[in-house]
Amino acid sequence: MSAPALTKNQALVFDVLEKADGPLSAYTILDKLRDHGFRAPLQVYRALEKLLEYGVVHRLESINSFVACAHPGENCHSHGIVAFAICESCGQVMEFHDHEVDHRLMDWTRGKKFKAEKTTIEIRGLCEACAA
Amino acid sequence: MSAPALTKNQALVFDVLEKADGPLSAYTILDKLRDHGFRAPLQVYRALEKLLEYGVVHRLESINSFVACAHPGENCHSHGIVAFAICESCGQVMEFHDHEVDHRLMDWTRGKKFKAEKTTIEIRGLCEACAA
DNA sequence: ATCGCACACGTTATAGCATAACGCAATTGA
DNA sequence: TCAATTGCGTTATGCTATAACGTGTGCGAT
Repeated sequence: MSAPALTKNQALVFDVLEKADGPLSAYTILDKLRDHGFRAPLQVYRALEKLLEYGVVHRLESINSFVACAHPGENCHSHGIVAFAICESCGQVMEFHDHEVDHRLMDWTRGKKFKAEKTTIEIRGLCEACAA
Repeated sequence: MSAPALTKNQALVFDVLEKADGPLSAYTILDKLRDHGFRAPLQVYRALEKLLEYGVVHRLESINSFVACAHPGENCHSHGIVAFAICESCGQVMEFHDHEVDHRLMDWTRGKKFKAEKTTIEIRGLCEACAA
């Protein structure tokens, strides 16, 4: 599932996300790409779908937004569960991984015979700078 | 922040959620309450806002739905972070708490001086029955 | 008492997020 | 060559959530 060469649209969307300093909504991405010929939401969503699949972009469920993976080049899917801390003031997102958390959640799912497909961990709050 | 007496609308919304055997979207709740005089989404969202505040209802960010707390009577806010396992086939939701996970996440936020306000943990997949 | 305030409520309108369904073009591999 | 796959563009639609305005009710302070 490592990323193949990106198509034009996928590259444009990824580029916008990578250059942004925070998560963007699909419609914000659309607006930023109108000059490049984007006209409809589906063009964005279709590109995002692939980028998510390739593991180079993450979706932040709690704010309906998307962010480029913090580990360019690596395959993020191999790092275990991805967790995010999202500053509700400045919008900055920190991405991290904690294997102990992974283990605890996996222990729970094993105990319940629950087949986990996709796990979301998102901490919303204030980053150090904004909490001051 | 324990729950005061619920207003009429809040009680109606809570009742629908409690009797449901899975999470419901705000609009599904609205449809179930049309016979009781509900006409507009805001009536549902305003009630939900209070019920979330009182800790008797949870919001599932990854599926834009709401579910009654699994601990009737208790104040769920005092149990630490709430985690959910959501079956994508039958819709059933299991709610659980893991203090070790809480600790690990709190350690991380402390290290980053991040002031956590609200943490989401949602595992989507297949429950034992549906995975068979 | 009545004024001001807080709160719940009702309504209309609108904003924001996401996908269905159709058709076309390019690529690939049997 | 033909069928299957994939990406793309467009239109339309559906789902989720909130803004803005006004009404009524209860309640404490003056």
